[in-house]
Order: sequence, then C-alpha cells, then structure tokens
Amino acid sequence: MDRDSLRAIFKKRGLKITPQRLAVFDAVIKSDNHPCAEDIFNIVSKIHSNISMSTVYQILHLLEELNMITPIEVDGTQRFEIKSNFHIHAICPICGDIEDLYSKKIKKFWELTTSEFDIKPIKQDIRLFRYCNNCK
Amino acid sequence: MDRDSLRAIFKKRGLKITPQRLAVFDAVIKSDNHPCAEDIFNIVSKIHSNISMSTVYQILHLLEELNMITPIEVDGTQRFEIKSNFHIHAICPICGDIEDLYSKKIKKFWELTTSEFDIKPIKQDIRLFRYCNNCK
DNA sequence: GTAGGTGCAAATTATTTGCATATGT
DNA sequence: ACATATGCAAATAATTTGCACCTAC
Repeated sequence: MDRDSLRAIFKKRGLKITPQRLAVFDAVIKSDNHPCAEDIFNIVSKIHSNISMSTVYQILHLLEELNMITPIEVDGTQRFEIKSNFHIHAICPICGDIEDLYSKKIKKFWELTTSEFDIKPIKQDIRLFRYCNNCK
Repeated sequence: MDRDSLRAIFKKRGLKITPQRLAVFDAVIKSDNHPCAEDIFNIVSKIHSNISMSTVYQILHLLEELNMITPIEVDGTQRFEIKSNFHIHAICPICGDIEDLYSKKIKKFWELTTSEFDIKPIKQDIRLFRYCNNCK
C-alpha cells in the first residue's frame, strides 16, 4: 500500500486525489502505533494547517470503505491501521498500546476453523488483552 | 449466575443489594441479545419507572468490575452479556446482531494462538463479522 | 465549468461527573 | 445512624451533519 495504489484506486472510482486525502493516507501508513482520528489530525495539521477534523473523519471513512484501512476500537475510540494480512491485536488494558501479532500458522488455523463452521467471515477482529512491557 | 450469586458476592464485599442492582442484573441475564445500556434502562424502567441512565451505567461498571458481566463494543456502543464460558462473537455488519459461538475447535484455536505467542491473556475479545440469516 | 471535496460550526450520541437526596444495613 | 447508592442535570468526548465555499479534473 502506497501513494500509487491510492492513485490507481481513486482514479478507477472517479474520486478526486486531493492533498488532504494523500496526507491522511500517508499518516496512517507511516504511523506504527495505530493512530486515532485526532492523532492523524495532528500529524496532517503540520502540513495542512487548516485541515478540519470533519475532513479527517470523512477521509478515514472513505479509506475504510475502499478497504485500504481497518478501524480498531479501543476504549471507545476508533484507531486505524493500513490494511494488511491476517493478524491479532495484543492490547494493553493500562495504556491502550496495540501490538500486531502475525503468524502464518494461526492464520491457517483460523481459516480452517471458520470453514469447518461453514462461515466465511467478511472480516475478523481478534484481540488479546495483556500488559505491555512498559506497564507490567 | 443468578440472584443468589449476586447476593453472595455483594455481601462479601459489603456492597448494598438494591432493587436497581438486582433489576439491572436480571435484565442482562434474561436478555439473549446483548443489550446496550439504553436497552437495559428501558427494560428496568418498566418496573423502576424512575431509574436513571446514570445509575444503569454505574451498576454496569460495577458488575463488570466484579467480573459478572462482559462488555462487547459494536459500532461505538457498549453492549453486555453475563460472564460465561469461552466463546466468540459472530456479528452482523448490517444489523449489529451478535451470536455467541461456543465451540471446542475455536477454543483449541485460541489455545494454540496464546501458546504460540507465549501469552496468558487477561481477557480476549474475538469477533467475526458475517451476515446473519435475516440480512444475507 | 462542474461535480465532488473541504472547513467551519452546530448537532448528535454515548457516556461520565458533581452533588443533593434517599435507602440498605 | 451512617455510609453508600441513586437520580437529576450538566459536562465531556468522539463523531456526524448541514451548508457555503473551494478545487481537481
């Protein structure tokens, strides 16, 4: 996922490629800590000093609809990550830090399990709460 | 989980057993569709016509702290269920309906996952999105 | 030029808080 | 009697919406 894929996807759908959209997208790509709307607003504001929260939200919704980002809900606040392969979220109940856990084996097992249940999930959201290294 | 266990737990902690607390607890036990705070308020209001949302929220937090209920976040709203054995939530992205899936296989999946990452989770929240029978 | 996007301000929704009054023990 | 719980109303936080203006195409 990079600017070029955004350009391609947007062009195909007749959506305008605006500097705000590029900047929000960049902010999500470059953040490794699952930023919330406000975090993204703060990052993007450094360049587009007059971007509004409303625009940030609209763009985030759009990117989600286009399957380019994924929301993660923690403590009543939506956070975002670039769409990627199957993984699990390990969340710290103290500070809210999210760590992505990847494993091919677990992915296989999830697919096997859901298919045996005759379910093809549209998506899944698997979270595991444990104290992070800073908080334990 | 029934009124008697509530009485026992509350007595042990020196907490008052009020009609509101019993009623909120009953409402969660008797609902099979993961009610939100407002649903519970509506149910309890039929008997305690002047109960307030604030009291409902306070009681829900208390029951959660006492490990008697579990919150499930869907579309920015907290919903609740009585604490029970390991299961996952199958959620409909259209109507928000939640189905509890109990399965030895899924439990195995989770045991494999946590052992692979060598984590003993405080808790987990596994949701799988699929269209429910009404919406598909 | 025009459809669609942005920014502002106001509205909405879910939840929390402060505090005076009421109630369980 | 006394500590604790409740109910009201006001506050907060995250997000959404309406609408006039702006900009990518």
